[in-house]
Amino acid sequence: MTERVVPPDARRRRRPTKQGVVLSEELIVETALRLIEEHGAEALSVRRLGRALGADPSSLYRYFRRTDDLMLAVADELIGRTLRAWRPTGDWRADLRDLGLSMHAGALAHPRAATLSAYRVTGRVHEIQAVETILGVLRDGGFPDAEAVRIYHTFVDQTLAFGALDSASVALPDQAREAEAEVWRTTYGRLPATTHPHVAATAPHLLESMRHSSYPAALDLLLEAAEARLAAVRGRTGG
Amino acid sequence: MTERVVPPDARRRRRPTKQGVVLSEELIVETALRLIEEHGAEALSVRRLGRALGADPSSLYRYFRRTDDLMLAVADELIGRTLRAWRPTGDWRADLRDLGLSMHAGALAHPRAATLSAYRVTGRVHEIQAVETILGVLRDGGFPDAEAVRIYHTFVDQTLAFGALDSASVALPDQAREAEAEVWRTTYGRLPATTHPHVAATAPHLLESMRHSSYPAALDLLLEAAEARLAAVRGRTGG
DNA sequence: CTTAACAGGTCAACGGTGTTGTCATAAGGT
DNA sequence: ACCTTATGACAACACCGTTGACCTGTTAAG
Repeated sequence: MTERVVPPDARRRRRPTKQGVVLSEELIVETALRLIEEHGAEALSVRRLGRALGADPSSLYRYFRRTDDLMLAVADELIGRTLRAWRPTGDWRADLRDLGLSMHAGALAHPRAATLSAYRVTGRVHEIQAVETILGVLRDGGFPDAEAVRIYHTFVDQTLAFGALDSASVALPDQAREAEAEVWRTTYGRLPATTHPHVAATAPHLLESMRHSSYPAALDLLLEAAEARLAAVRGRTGG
Repeated sequence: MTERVVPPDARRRRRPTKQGVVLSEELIVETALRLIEEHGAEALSVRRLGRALGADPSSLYRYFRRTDDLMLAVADELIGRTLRAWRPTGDWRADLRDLGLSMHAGALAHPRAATLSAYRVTGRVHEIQAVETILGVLRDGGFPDAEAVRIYHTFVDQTLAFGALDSASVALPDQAREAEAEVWRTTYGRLPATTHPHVAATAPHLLESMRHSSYPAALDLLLEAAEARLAAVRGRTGG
């Protein structure tokens, strides 16, 4: 039986498509990202990707067994790009804040990939590099191993979770997204104080707050609490 | 022009389908939830839902203009179910912790449905009730309006985001979930200290931590930081 | 009661989607 | 120069959401 997908190293024959394009895992991932960036997340389908590449859709299955695997590869490439653009300063709190915001922004830019990759472990090179980097920031910042791992875990999961959540909103059809804004304005903005006193009292704040992602706030709360714990640990060990 | 969707109150003629079922908004939502719980979120499509109901798929468009509207109705029903099981005590921190953990547990109990509802604003009764309730807990706890809204927003989003994230893991096919565990054990558990010193140094903690959800930790960090801010506010106003 | 209006169920079709079995051919090792 | 076979192409399958046209039972008015 011929294996459908051959690992990249084992690929020898580089047969061009009818339109003269030489396919590769890299080219496919790059083109997928370009498609997403140019025409939105919903523009990415196997068939469109094939068309954009100048290849039959079914050819892609020689490189990725399922669409899922393609998305994981896209996700890992995203992690890589985010990491490459990041410039650590040596201040753990500032560095983590910067990295978190970058990852979140990256997720929003590629909603479908973010949604898929949030709950998957790719085990690919860039992901591994990210784990090593973040753990390094925390341990170099003075966190003991157990605490460093705990903060790492919540930091990463929170970033991925918010990334996926906010991505999902972004990926909504325009019509639905406008409907949501309308709901906040008309429904929540007009609840009477008699039946819903708390919403009525805070309505202006509420409408303003709901226009943005709460990820930055969540990130700051996390970093604040982490710093408090670091101070506690240092106090105990007499640092 | 005949309106495609008639509001529930205006419905008079209850004509049964060919297979003898009398449709209604309620029946459709209930059946959708049943389908999701039994066969997963991806099993919910207009056509399958029609089949499960014993009706032509196009009939559903007499009740919901788009699939989206149906999803919102499903989401609100879920919020209602979760909220009904919660018992507040009057201590804001304990109550929020309890509510957060309940919502998270509820999400895990209905993984496929949770994934659907996490990122939508329904503007329906149960959701409104939830907003009012949580804001009440915070304001009664002493938070000024702006701060209450900020904490509310991060609390809700964090809970929904982690609920969706952890649900997605739970909903993975067994094969895929085992593969992920394998990646942690073999790939991350065996990285050499020469190339990945931080991962190698913390590997035991890492493998242990990754077995559980980080939501409780994230929630505690959030509540801790919130309490610190409340104390700061009270100090300023001389409470 | 009869009857006419029309809400609401049905049918068929459109243009999309992911995926797979089969075939053909050019690349590359021998 | 030949043979193997990797890899691209094709066609088909089973889905999907949505819509316009049609049909029919229910119901309210006369």
